[in-house]
Amino acid sequence: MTMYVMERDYGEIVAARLAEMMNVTPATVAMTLKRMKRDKWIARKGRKDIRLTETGRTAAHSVIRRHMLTEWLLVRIFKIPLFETHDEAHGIEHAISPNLEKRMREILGDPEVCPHGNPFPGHEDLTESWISLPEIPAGETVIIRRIHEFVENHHDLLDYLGKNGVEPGAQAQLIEVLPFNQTLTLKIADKEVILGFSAARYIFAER
Amino acid sequence: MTMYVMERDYGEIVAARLAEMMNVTPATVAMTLKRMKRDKWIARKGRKDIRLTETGRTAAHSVIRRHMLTEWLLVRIFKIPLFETHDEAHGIEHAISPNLEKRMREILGDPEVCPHGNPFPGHEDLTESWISLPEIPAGETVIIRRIHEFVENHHDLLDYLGKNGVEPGAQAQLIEVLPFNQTLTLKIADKEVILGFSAARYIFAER
DNA sequence: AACTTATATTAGCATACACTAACTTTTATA
DNA sequence: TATAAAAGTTAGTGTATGCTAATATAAGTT
Repeated sequence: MTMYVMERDYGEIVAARLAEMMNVTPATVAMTLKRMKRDKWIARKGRKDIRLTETGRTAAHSVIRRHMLTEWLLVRIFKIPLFETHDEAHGIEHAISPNLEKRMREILGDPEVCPHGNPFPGHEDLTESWISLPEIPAGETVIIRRIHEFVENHHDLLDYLGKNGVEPGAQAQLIEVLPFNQTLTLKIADKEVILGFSAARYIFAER
Repeated sequence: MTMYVMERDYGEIVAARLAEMMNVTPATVAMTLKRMKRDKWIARKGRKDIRLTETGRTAAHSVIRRHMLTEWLLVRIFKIPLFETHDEAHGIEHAISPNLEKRMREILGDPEVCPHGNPFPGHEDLTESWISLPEIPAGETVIIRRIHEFVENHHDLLDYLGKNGVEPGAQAQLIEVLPFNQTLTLKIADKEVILGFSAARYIFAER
């Protein structure tokens, strides 16, 4: 799953990044990649150029769909706070059968983005027009649309975003953008929030 | 979980039974029990007398509650057929946080028995008056109340029960009870079903 | 009591998945 | 280009789970 997102939005898969994101050592990643290659989930030419095989990509899509459907389940049925759903869904997604996935899609209304606004595999086009916050000129009023997968692992940040109302659907005004300081200021529901670029880069809005 | 049910309804825990029910070899069970003892989930005097510790029992209760809540989720929200829920719930139950469990209980109405009629830990009294089918005299009309955990692993049997409407809530008339043949005949919704005692023993009804 | 069957354990092996430590190979930069 | 930094690999360990095969211990039956 991490590999899929990485390939989608990064263009390439870098083992060292995987290690960081998954909180394991590079050695562990190396061994795991070896197994994955053996089992034909990935292919690679040299030591770089890791690519998902068709099989691997299909499997990744499947896991991601289940993850996102589970997030919707948690948000819609169980009213779990948006920024807790990622972690809660993490374990559940692997235990969902194809049959159950189908039922979930039916009951949850066949969504095309997850509750954080990330696209279901095959619906990437929906999110293309959304712009990452640092690229938006100061003064504009926008609607937050997406909190990228890359930040879903950063618990502190998610907390901060949650407490300050930075979530899909929120209307936000860009008060200030300070590239030299790598920060920007948003106003959401009359409250001002300061975001560093490193985080803001992964938050997208619609103008 | 299997150990909990076994202790509850069998009185003792026999490693060989565990091995059968969980489809692993006795050797695997022995090693696992050794680890569980080391980690204080169970205690045992000699090679027999396996008992759950308080810690172990608490953990078992927790897993069982999550399993049953998940079954209700599948039945109520996703309309998964009753006899498929056990398997589907199997993996999911282990990925549910205490917090989510609480929400599930709230949303699903704090049930006291699972969809198959087995009691939540602490509510065993509810099921005490229900009688296993072979003990009911021929001629009586009863309401099916419970399909015991012990049969939830037997896929063929569950299928058979499902196809013939043998499920909690169904009204059934005992047409015939043949102890010498170890079979009995039920009439449910004008259809007759023959059950062997080995299965019927684990189906309970209210007179 | 002797024999058989059921139960339980040990030993030896394999795989997945983690880690640390010690390299090697790239890549980037002074 | 030489050196430093980043990325990747290998080797050696350890634990959880599985397995088979051999053995030991109980329990039941003749």
